[in-house]
Amino acid sequence: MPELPEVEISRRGIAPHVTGRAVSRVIVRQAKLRWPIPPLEHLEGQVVRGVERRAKYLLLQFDHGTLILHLGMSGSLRVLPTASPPQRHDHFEIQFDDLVLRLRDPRRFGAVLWSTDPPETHPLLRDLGPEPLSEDFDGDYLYSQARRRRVAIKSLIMDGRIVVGVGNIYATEALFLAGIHPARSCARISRSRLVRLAEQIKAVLTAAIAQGGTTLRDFQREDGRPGYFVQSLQIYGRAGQACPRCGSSIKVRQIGQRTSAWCPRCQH
DNA sequence: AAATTCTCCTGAAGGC
DNA sequence: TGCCTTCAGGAGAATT
Repeated sequence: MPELPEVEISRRGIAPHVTGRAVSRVIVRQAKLRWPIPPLEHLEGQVVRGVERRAKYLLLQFDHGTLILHLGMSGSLRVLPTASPPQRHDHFEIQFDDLVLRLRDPRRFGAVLWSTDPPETHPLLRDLGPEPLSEDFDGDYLYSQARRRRVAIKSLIMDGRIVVGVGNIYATEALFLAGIHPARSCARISRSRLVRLAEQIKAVLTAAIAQGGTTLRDFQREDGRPGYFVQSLQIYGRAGQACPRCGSSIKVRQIGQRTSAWCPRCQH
């Protein structure tokens, strides 16, 4: 579930608690995430200089390198008192003098990596497209990318090389808001409609961040609260229900191996 | 059933 | 015809 809004909510939640603080201890309970968690004893005594985000990666900056975190499909970060007992699937934590930053990830698709090089040169981040909420991403850019590809528009906007952070939930919602069928070939959509799509991607991500993200099941904010944007979802997860705009029955099928819902009357 | 995305594989298509 | 590169799509990886 963590898409860009959930990762940004996590970043904003943990940054004030850990920035400027020195690590007292790092504990790895289960190193087998997507890739093995590397040895991190060298972090002890080091000060967190900042918490940044690139795509769905969280970047904890230290003087001698960057800790790269990814929440995968089911990960969440919490800030807790040091004495809090770990629970099932709490795989990794960074202890500070009076609190702990703890990663829980039942499905273990997340990642904890260390990079001494600038994070933007890391193989995982090197080939990523622009941030969707930046000025580098707009309708003209989307049009320039769409005209030279032959995939469904939904697959295009979920491709991190084109634009980062747009996962299944927000891609589904943005396409509904823009009135575009998710399976439409991306090269056969007008510039003006792609301008509208870029606008709606920005709008839905911004609204979701304002609501604390979307909690379907696993996602928690740093203090344990859920995100509330699930109440604002109009199409995602509503197959068979009435379209909120026209009342037609919402359809669903797989597009690019991902479940895709759309309104057959509002989206073309 | 499935929110993530890398890696590995196959096959098609384009450039020269 | 062949070689190389890019593009597209599928499977598998973990768990409740």
